[in-house]
Amino acid sequence: MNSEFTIAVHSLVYLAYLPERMAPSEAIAENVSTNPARIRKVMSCLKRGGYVDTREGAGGGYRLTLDPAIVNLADIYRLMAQGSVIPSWCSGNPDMDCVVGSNMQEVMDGIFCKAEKQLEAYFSGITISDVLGQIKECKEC
Amino acid sequence: MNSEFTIAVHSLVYLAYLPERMAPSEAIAENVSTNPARIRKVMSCLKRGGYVDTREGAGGGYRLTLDPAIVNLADIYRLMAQGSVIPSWCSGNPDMDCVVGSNMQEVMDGIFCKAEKQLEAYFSGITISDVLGQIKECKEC
DNA sequence: TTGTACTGTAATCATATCAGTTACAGTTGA
DNA sequence: TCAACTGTAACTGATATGATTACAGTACAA
Repeated sequence: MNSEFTIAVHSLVYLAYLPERMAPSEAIAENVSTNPARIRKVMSCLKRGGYVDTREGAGGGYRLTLDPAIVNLADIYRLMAQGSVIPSWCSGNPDMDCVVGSNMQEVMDGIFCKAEKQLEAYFSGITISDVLGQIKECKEC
Repeated sequence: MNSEFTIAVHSLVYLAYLPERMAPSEAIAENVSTNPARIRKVMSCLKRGGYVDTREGAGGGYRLTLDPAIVNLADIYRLMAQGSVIPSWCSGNPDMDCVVGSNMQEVMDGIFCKAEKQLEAYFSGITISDVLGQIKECKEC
């Protein structure tokens, strides 16, 4: 799995946690434990997806635009890490004589695509609010 | 996803397809479209898992030991690629003051572990025979 | 018993991907 | 107009991936 997915989720949860729902890349980077440039790259995607707004200039940063209760992890997964389940390497070769060697790519592709769908379905049941809720539960332990 | 998983599945399907259910690494490598050393490495794992036997010496190779109808992809996944869903990179830091930053690792870990379970559950519904069956269907198209 | 055909495994190399870092142009609000 | 931001690209080092080569060990067949 792509780590940018984790960063995106973490950033959104962090923004949802803040009273003003707004923070500059440096504050987010510190919370996520990475560098501001990486955060800005991830947030650019989230902005294109409509999940956050940006305000440049002093006192600016990234602001959550949507209700954390309606944004689910499948949305973020599709945006940041779609296809993570499917391996880049393909076995077999369609031009081969053997039935197995020539059709394996297609069959495995079908299997992995369904796996991907399953994963998305699972992620669609978890919202940013849910993640924040789980974090608050940790606090009490 | 680890490509060794794909190689393992392909190899088992190929063996199941052959009347003698046996082939040397070179024949498998050709069918999979990779080199024999890589096949031998994967087959070593499958041997340790009890899925294949080896016979060294002339006329030897790898032989399927189990009924392809009872070997499912979850077995192979656990053997070859367990943990593929979980990213190697972790966000946040448990020593942090912020509730979000300090607990994100644990929460995301829980989410990814469940995702992994889901994936295994999906794979457990597909056997080597099923894959071979799908390949034979391709033939007819 | 000897040679051949295999497995098992490690070493090496080239390439790709990943994450961190630095830099700088562009933008905006005080 | 200046300071604080974003957006993006270039560069670096680390790690992962897959191909290739090599060679010791093993078993079967002649």
